[in-house]
Amino acid sequence: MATTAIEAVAPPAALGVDRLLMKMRLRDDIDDLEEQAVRAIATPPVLYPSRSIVVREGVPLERSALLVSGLLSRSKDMRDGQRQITEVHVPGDFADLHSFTLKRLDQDIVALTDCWISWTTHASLHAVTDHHPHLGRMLWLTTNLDGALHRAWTVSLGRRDALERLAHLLCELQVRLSIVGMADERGYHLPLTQTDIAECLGLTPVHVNRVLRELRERGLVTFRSGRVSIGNLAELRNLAEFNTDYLFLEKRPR
Amino acid sequence: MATTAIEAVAPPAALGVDRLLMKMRLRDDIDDLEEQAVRAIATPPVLYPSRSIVVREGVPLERSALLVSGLLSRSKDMRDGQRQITEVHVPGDFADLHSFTLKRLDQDIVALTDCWISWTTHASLHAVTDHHPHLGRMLWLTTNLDGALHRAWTVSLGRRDALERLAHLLCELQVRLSIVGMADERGYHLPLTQTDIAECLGLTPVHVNRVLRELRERGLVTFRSGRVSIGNLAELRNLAEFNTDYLFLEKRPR
DNA sequence: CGTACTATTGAGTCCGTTCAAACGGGGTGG
DNA sequence: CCACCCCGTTTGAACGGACTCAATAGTACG
Repeated sequence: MATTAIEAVAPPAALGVDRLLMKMRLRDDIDDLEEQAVRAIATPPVLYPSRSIVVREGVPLERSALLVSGLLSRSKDMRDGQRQITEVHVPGDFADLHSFTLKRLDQDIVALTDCWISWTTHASLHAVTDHHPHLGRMLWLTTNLDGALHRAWTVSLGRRDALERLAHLLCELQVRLSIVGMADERGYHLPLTQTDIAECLGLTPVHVNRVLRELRERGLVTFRSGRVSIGNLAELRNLAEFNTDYLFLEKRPR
Repeated sequence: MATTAIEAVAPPAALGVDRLLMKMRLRDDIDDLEEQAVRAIATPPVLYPSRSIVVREGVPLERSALLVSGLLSRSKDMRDGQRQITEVHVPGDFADLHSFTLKRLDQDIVALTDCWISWTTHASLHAVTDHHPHLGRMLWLTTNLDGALHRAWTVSLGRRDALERLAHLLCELQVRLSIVGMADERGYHLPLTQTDIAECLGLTPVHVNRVLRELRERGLVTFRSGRVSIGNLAELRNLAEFNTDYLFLEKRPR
């Protein structure tokens, strides 16, 4: 898959941090001094090819990955060869910020597409939490947003059927990509295979295909050649029982 | 269900913090000054009756719940009346510490049994993170441990069948209760209904009943009248493909 | 000693799987 | 330039795990 020429050239060093700041400022104010401190911790982006393992489960870590462009996943391989993806990361996400406190990962970080990643050392994060407590709490908040996503996925896998589950995933990505300016109400670029989607949803690729057809025939959404085209967002959200509350898109009180 | 006389009388005010410290010290050293700071933030336990909603989704919050005794759940109600539990909290757990950064919850906190809860104000947590950065990071770690649990549950719901899923849950609780001295290799007290278990596993109560029978007939584990009796822990773990890695039971490097 | 909840078991159904085959498009080498 | 191949997609047919519906048994409590 053509890596798209767009990503073949290194993105600006600041792009990842820009998007991270967009996400944080959606939830709270970040002053100039803090912005400066955040900008100081990111290093120039490095390219990881599609399907490569960026961080392997269990390995001792001293840095965290800020995704600048592309899509990353957290995924677990089972002994029988099955795989479950537990989160899809979009640009601006810290894919493994939790390793700052945990010092290793419980799951692999795998590139779903070619990815540019800006590494951040735990030493610099340590300094930030020491000298900028508020910024430290904002980073903490970031990992708690991941937790909220995890809970929403648990609910989907536990209580929604295949159609609703797929609809919910597509709704979630629409919102999360919109935050960083990579989606609108009409759709977004999503260079995943149906197998990737199946691994997110706890389904087989065959069934994902059938369910995609169902969504298409209902006029709700079409997924073809790496693009999600939304036909009826309101109905799609209704079908999925999708609500943005769990994404915490508002500024916090006080 | 008899609330057991043990819990009918208020537990010592320090019990919740004691158990929290046990959990934290498993992962890193806590010095005397820090211990003092932690002990200072907990208030005398309050009783919540079984099945009561301790914290409701969406409500603005200024405090977090430290569970002293009993079992709490995080759960989501669907519009069709179904419910999914996304985490079961054991004594010593901060059930909604993530609300310190998020300021509201995306899911309800519901008492599965009578529960004694010690409340902690966000103001005092704020002060702790300002004055004790290391302790702040330890609290952050605590919420990241919840994230790891969520990911493990997502994997279970996505890729394990009913038998494996149930086995995995029982293995997880065995370890987490052991940490706070409430379980051993032979079993533990677990005052849940089969419906509660079904809501954890994304199954129906009827099927949980059948699968419990299967586990019992295989001699792996018996669940009766609120007690889990483990017949063969090694085989149970093997069936569930259970591994304690995701629980981060070791001290962090450095 | 009735009432209400929980647990248990059976029979039939359905959603998603498995197995299998065909199709399509983009890249590569002869 | 075409033939081939690989990978992802699409469709069909049969199977099976978990559900639904329903009835009965057990247990705690007032």
